[in-house]
Amino acid sequence: MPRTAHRPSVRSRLSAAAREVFGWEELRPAQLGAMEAVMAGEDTIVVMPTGAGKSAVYQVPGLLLDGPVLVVSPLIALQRDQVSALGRSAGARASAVNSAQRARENAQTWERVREGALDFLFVSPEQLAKPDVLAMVGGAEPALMVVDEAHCVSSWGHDFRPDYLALGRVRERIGHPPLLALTASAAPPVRADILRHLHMPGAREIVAGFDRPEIHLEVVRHQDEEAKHRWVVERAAAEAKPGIVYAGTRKETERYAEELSALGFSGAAYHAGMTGAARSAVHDAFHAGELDVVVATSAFGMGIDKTDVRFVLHASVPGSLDAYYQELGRAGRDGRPARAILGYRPEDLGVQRYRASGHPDEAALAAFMDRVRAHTGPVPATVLREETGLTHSALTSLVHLLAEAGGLLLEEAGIRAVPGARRDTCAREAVRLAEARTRLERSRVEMMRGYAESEGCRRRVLLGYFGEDLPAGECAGCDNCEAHEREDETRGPAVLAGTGGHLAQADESTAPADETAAGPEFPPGTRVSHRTWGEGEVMSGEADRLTVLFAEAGYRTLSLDAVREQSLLTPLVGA
DNA sequence: CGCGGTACCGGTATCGGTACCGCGGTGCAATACT
Repeated sequence: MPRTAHRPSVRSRLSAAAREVFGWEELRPAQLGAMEAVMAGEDTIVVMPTGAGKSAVYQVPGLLLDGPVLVVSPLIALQRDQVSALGRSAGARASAVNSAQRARENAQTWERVREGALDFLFVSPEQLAKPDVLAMVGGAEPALMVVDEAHCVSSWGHDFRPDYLALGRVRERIGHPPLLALTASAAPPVRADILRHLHMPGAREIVAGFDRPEIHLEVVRHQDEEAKHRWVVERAAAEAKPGIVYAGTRKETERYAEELSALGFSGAAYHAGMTGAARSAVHDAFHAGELDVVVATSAFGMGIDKTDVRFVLHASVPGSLDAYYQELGRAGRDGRPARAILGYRPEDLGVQRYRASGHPDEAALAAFMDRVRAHTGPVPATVLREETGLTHSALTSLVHLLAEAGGLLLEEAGIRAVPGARRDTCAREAVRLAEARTRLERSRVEMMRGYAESEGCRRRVLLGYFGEDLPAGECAGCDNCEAHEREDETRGPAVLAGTGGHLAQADESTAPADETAAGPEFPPGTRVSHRTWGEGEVMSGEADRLTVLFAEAGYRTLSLDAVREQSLLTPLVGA
């Protein structure tokens, strides 16, 4: 029984648990603030860069809360890491349930759940789609539900792992515990998407700074594919090791890995087409410091906990700055200098645009409704896949759109048409949803292009995308700022001679024009309204242009002259 | 959208150009086999 004579504050109880159980002497303000919100039962989304101690935000409260913490985790490997990390600290009892474990092991975990002998339970969203799992979790009356790597809701839920979109409903069915969403990279529209699908409107948002000053940013533009290919190999060979090369396709990862190996480096390819054993071998060797370079698709990433990665080199552009930031963030976690280098060909945006617009048309949606109706009961997705020949993600996307449009129901036994739903109305509504999504995704590709083609400070563009304003002259290192500095050195005033390290400060008056923020009337964060694009928020500005994120139209870049001359934007007050 | 691979063609070499087609990324869980 707790003694009530002296009741310490939540804050000091958190600090004590952090110290006594995990050995953490000090919690950062953002961590502590997030933990207090969690303890107060508030729905919270925490966006903190890699290495800032996100997991602690649920681990510490988990020890103090009255009931187990349910942690939804996207990868089994990640679950394993978290369980064993918690296992190393005495007072924390953690376990996972998944398909990689023996049935007996899972049964034992459920037994512990029933006995109330577990503080942390790790599962995938797919587990929570099963009624028996849901019942057992609900019976345990979790004190907190955590969605780790919450950007997966937005990036995977729509067309790859639809069970991510059901997590909001899951929460309601397990006794509506407070919800905590954690991620390292989520721009405002991604955060909005996460909050919408997790049914947590008005959640507390705790966003720590995105800047990773230890990572130098650089883009190298190429004309033709072959020249870019040679450059990638040479550059990867020349950089300090270890490093990661991200390629656009599986085939490319293997080519690059072979070529690097031929040059005498220890390199390995990594992609989802490899066997589990081969993937683990690469993963382990990289962590053990036995590999100079891993050449990977986007499959390589989450769960990589290697601190001394010195470079992340992209052989082709990712589809968004969210993805890019996520991937480059794997460099320099030890805080020592590292490099993020992007090999850019405008043509490479093609495949990303293709992926961004891979949404079905009205005829396809209507035909799909008919196909589902042709079955009397619920149809398993596998059957529909055979009948239509669609890929997994095309089918998932179709089903999800029609479900959201009110035409289909997702049941455990399969997919069923909503009785009485009008096929054409649903198809039209689904098209509207699909088009909105395509617009947003395409605008994200355009922002990626904006970063690659920017002549201003890259850090400013990157941080601006996430809604953070980097004051002029505070870039910790990017190719464009260095190029401007060099220009200034050659033509700059002689006064600068001898100022040594104070160059940046002395240089303020001659700073490149596009380093200064856009007109004072539209600082980042300003809510604005546009005649055709509706309401939006200013994300960042350069000297001559302004980037605005519109709720409906996605990211748009506007010429500041046009904005001023034609009064394109009206500031909204009180927002 | 852009690429790489393949088929085909012209007109006669085992090739060079062109046109067209298919493909491209993420993981869970459960099932069917050794």
